[in-house]
Amino acid sequence: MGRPPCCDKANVKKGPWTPEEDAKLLAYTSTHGTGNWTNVPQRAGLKRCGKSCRLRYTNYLRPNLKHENFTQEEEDLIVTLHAMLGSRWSLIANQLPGRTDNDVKNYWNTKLSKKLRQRGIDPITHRPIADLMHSISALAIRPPQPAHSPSGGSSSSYHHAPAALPLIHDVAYHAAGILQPPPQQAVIARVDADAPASPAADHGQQLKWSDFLADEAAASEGQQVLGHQYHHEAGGSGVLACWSSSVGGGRACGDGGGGGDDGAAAFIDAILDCDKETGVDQLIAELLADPAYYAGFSSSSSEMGWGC
DNA sequence: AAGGCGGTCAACCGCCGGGAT
DNA sequence: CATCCCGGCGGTTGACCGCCT
Repeated sequence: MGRPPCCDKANVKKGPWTPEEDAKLLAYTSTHGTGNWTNVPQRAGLKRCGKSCRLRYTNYLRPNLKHENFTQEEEDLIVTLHAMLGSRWSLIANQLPGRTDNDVKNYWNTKLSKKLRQRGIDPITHRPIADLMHSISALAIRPPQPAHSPSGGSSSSYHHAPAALPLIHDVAYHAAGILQPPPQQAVIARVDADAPASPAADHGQQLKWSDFLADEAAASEGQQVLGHQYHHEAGGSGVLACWSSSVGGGRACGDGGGGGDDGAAAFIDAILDCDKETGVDQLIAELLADPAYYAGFSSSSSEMGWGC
């Protein structure tokens, strides 16, 4: 027995919203706020599903939304965050004031992913397509590797890519002279709710997204839990100092959202602050703009001692 | 001028997590 | 503890628009 529908679909209007409907919804939300969306259509006099009202409000009618084109800075930030977070559009949108997850998702799907492909980089893995093809062909002639899953399965939609194919972020951090090269590399590359978020995964001590959320309160008290974890794994570096100051310093989180969003925002803020303080954000921008990164990646990565 | 085509974006769908009961 | 229900999320769809032939 499935979940009952949230509204009577037979009596619910679908499709584009009319100005009259917008006006009704705005009038209602401005006086009553946005509490129970299920009741909003009825109370606002709309023949819409509550879900549709919520979507219309959050994506279009909500105050302080930006409707103009994305700036270069926003574009760079989306690419950087996507490289770290994958398609967690709501988290990415949280870092872009006035933008919705739908905005970011559409912009990525229609513009940014194509732009990356044109530059020869795979928009999913953020790795040069040439190297991916190389990896695929290598896999084709090798017996399958045993699954590397220390914690026994994960719902992650991301994959731990071969160490020889560093993410943009990896390259930038390494180029900044912050980190040691693999296999002991300690980079902030990609996080997931379940999957290990750091190379610490290979050493039995895993940093998880949920850990960050759980540790947030402790971190704000100056315990610098995350900093300790990273310090433990990487033996101290600029990154760690940055993590300690950003995370452990109890800085303000995001734009005032509540609950888990604070943890998410703090997590991303910490990464971005770290990037800024270390100049990695600039390096990422330069890498993205540099054709040599895409064309000659193999040689440059081998120069860095990562080998392929 | 008109039809085809691709790009854009608003909106929908289904799933999931978590709070309430 | 189990179930219900709501809000949120990401993937996908389809209408609309402008450009090209």
